[in-house]
Amino acid sequence: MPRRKSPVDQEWVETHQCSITVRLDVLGRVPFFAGLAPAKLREVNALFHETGYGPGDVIYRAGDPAARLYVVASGKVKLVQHTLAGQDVLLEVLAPGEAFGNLSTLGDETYPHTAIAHTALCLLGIGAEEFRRVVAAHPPVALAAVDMLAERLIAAHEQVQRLSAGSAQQRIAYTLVKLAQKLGTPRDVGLLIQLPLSRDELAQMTGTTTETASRVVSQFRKAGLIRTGRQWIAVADLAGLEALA
Amino acid sequence: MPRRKSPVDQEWVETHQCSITVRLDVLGRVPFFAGLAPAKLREVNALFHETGYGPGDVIYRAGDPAARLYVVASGKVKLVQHTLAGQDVLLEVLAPGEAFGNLSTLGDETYPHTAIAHTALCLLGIGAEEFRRVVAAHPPVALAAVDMLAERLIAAHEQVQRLSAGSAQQRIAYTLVKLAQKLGTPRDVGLLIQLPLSRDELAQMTGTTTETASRVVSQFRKAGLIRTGRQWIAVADLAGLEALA
DNA sequence: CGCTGCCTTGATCTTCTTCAAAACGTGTGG
DNA sequence: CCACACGTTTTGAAGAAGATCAAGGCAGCG
Repeated sequence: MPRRKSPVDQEWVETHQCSITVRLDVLGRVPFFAGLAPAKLREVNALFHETGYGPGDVIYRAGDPAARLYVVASGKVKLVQHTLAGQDVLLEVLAPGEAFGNLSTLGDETYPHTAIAHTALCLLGIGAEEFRRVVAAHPPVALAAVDMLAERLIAAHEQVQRLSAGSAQQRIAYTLVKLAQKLGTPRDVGLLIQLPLSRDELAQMTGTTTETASRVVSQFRKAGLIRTGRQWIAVADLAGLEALA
Repeated sequence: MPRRKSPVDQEWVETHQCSITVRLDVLGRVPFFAGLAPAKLREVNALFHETGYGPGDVIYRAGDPAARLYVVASGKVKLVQHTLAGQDVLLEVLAPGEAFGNLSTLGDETYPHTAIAHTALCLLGIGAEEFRRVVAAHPPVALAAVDMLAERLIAAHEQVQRLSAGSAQQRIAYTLVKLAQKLGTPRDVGLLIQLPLSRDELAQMTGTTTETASRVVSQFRKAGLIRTGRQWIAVADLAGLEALA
């Protein structure tokens, strides 16, 4: 029996397969299809195919032809952009119900970033062409897609602002707050961020180096704002962190 | 008669009003409505109202209720985000045919950024509610909106990557290349960026200070990559700049 | 028990910001 | 047409924030 110390839950330890009931449940929760009648939903569901991935698996690479749209059924996905200098920038972490891949309805494009399974994972995929037909046939789906993209654009602009104008400390505090709000679950140690999160990845999210991330995290820990361990962080004082960000 | 030295064209010097012919012409060129039949286009056109602005005028402020969607008919708009520390971050510069404001189809939200007339300007506006109806009635419009947002999101992610991983020099070179490609017109001095562009604004676009922007611009000028003056920059060696970015 | 990554901490160095002041270009009013 | 006044641009020097280089410590896992 493997001894696990990390408080972060391990998702889908044994199986990466999604049962059919999970599929309908997930699709129903996706903002895209929330407004659809059950019959329509079952129809749309038939167009999706499911795929399992292990932690670290590459779903697609930047530059690959953008053939599909994906919806996260379970697990977490990270979208990464590689620089010529070899360092990685972590753009987004996606939780179940969120979509990524080719949302554009035009053809012949390539993915602008790389998608990697952050945890064990189950994805629902649909071809870009089929998705285009779904959107054309169901106007509410298009509206939902617009809303989702508009929200992501606002978040990206927020990130641009933080990177332009904030200190490393502020960016890390802000990122931890956002992660805790999105993925946090209450534990005795505080709001535990349900994600294997190394100092290196935190650095990639905030535009700094591993060393700086480590220093700032240590500082926050000493100030009692967070609890930390190997690959995990829990937020003990959310208001305190927000004040710094 | 005021003598003008800047090589940048002055748009709409006298009138900020758009004639009705210009309106149809502009709406027809907007990706949103490009696929619409002329009759439908005239119908949609009737829902828009036009407004003129002078340079520096505020179109809306961050936090205002997000009531409208705007399309640039003539002139340039800049989207700005203010920080608590008082500095501004310039998120995007929009040219004729581009849309901004509330693209979301949900109600009761607020603008996440401030929109300012960068030059004299003519805008076409439509209420969020009316726009929602247009989108619901014309699926191609929704598809176009998705495409536009997807493209802007990719650009924003690119910006995040540059801010996270690049030097000030690289970011400024990249920004100048992008501006030249988007707004450049061939002149004897090279590709002139059709935009009153101060060092300060360039700094706000690239996440640095006025002084650093000035130093880098001077360096590029001495290297023969660009020509500069007060409030304007022309790119003389696009390939050279791209190599730096 | 020891190996492999991850995390931490220190010292040094580079980049960029900050503060300050001078030079310049542009449009204005004489 | 010229000189003045304003905002922009430039340049210098000092300082801070963070990157880089280097080494040691610790936890998890076989």
